[in-house]
Amino acid sequence: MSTLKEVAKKAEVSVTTVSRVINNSNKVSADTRERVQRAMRKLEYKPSRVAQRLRGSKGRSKLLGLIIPDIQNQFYSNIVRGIEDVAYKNKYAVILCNSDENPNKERFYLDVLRSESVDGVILPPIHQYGKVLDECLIEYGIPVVCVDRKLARESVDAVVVNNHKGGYIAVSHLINLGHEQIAIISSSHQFSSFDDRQNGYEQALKDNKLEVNEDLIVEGDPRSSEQAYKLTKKLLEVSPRPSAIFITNNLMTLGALEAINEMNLKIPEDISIVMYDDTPWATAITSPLTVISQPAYEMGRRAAELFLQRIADPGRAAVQVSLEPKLIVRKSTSFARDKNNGQ
Amino acid sequence: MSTLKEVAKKAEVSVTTVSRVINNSNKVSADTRERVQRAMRKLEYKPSRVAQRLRGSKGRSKLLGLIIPDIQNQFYSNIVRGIEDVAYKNKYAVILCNSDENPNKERFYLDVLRSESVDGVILPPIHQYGKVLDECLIEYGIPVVCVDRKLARESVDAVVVNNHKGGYIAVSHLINLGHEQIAIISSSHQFSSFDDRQNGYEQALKDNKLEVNEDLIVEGDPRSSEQAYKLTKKLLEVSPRPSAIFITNNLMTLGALEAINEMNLKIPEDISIVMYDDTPWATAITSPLTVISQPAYEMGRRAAELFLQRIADPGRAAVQVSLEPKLIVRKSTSFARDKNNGQ
DNA sequence: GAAATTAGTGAAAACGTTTTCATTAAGTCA
DNA sequence: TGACTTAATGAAAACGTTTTCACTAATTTC
Repeated sequence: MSTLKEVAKKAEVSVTTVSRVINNSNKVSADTRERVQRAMRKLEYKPSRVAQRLRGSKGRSKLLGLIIPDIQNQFYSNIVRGIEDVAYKNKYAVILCNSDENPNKERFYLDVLRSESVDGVILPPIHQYGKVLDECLIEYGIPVVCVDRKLARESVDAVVVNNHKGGYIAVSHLINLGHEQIAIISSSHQFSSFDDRQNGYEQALKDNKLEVNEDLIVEGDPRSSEQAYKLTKKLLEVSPRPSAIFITNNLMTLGALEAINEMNLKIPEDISIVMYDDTPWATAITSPLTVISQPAYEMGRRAAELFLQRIADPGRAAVQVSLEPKLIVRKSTSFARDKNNGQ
Repeated sequence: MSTLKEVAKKAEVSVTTVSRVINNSNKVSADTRERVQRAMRKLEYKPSRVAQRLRGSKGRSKLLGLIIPDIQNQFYSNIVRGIEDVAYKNKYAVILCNSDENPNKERFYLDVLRSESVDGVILPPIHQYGKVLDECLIEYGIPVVCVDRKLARESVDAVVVNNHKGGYIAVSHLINLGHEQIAIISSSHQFSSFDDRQNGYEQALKDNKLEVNEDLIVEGDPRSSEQAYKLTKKLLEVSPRPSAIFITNNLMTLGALEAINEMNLKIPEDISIVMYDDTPWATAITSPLTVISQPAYEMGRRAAELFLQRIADPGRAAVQVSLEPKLIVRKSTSFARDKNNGQ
């Protein structure tokens, strides 16, 4: 692996000059530049990004840290892809980490990323009130962009979808179809996104003078379809049985579908379903799912762009981007049965 | 961010000594070690992985490169997850790159990864005969582990599933059900995996004295469900219409399903389907899919372990691990109609 | 009891860059 | 013409580690 020194020797200039042509500083004459470039080509020289990162100043190491809950979740892999595409266009490499919603893992990776001198970190923060981001990154001047979830304070860049609205339109759709017993499979309030979706759910009920029934609100680990399976079984035993379920992410929906199938309930005849997230398989199942579609790829793209802007202008004010979710009506939701016919 | 120097000062020892306790060299007395560790804790010292990588010797930088065709493909995200879990346990960070099956992108990322001084690279090589891996990595002594696909030569570690067998059992299953007009949606021969699956397909036909009909063999971009959609339409217009299709990956299957739905054909009554890959949604669709299941996560795990072994013993002979695919019969395959009743 | 080994430590070089500072030559100003 | 800027270049320091080498004191070996 050839080095700057070797190139300098071959081109008969100093390493400083070679460095200058690499970073195309203007302070170098046309013909020395030419000579140096020829030498670089001859030696197949590629600068060491490691050395560049060690010596170079903040924000130029072309390395981006990315911590997500689980790459196996289609929703997150879409976000990742959006980020990665922008990164590639700007010659950034991406370090990917899976947090599994585990704060210890998140902490570990935050430390690693700092230690790797990344130019910045994009992540859906696990705790909206936590201070781990400050301790590990912000105090050291490392830019952070939140994606999908945001922090309680607004001093950190974030791009999210309007989760409150997402929950609201999902449930409004069900209410418009005549449903009154609407259950929700939600998740911990520590996640801003689930918190917001659930608030949207409750708001829609209230706005339509429907009672918020605690029995119909369950919370599970968003990464566990098994747990969603159990929670769904529990929900379906509530009397009177809910006529619709709003499930707040795709993974939990898989578990819910399993439970519903197992109990031989028909979608949408016996029970209507709205899933949060659109997925490739949502249209391929028995009753194609009515979903709240989130622009996941777009969200990733925007987050990466926010990051680049932050690098370009570290002083700019934090911005909160909110994208719009969209209701896509398919076949998993239908009019509520007349209550008298209900079992 | 505190440095070695600061720790050394605080602990009143040389930087050398501090370095030694970090890398727990045994050559340091119990009480100086204690003193140094206390200083590190006080200063919240975290070594710079960048500096470590620059100075340190090969294979200790705890950084692993990973190039995959597309993280949005469930199959690959499973592999990635397997790799990442092993990496995490061993305190490795992972740089993730999407090649999009584009050799230029692959090349770019290989250069980046070398430039980042990764300890090694795991990837499904795009070309089984290419020499880009040699030029970018192997010549520089950077370990490579192939996953999912392998190189033509066996001098590089690889972990794959037995794709020939996968194709063979898929088609044998169809033949056993009485199918004779069996189509395949395959992909370019440059990919060892698709090549092998197709060979398995042809072998199964031959072993059962069935003719290999070129009209029933189509090849598409494995990343494009749209293309698979078109190819499927074409296949379904062949006369006599094939009674079964073997689709060699999950993404292409989505396109195929769309085409089949659009033509109002019933699975499995009108056409039987076997998909390569098991996916979370395979069981959730109208007729749960009969699939060839690949141990993707396991494959990732094994690849990462192979990598670690290579780091531990750079001299060991290359190994080729072959995992077994499994036929999972569900509802998308059934007995072929009597030919006389066929259209 | 002298020689050889070992344990414990530190100074300085090295890794491959970028940055700072200095220097020279050439051009500009008035 | 002399003072001043500008363009082009290089020497050396710096980044934060690990590694090599050297040194001292203590221990072991014969």
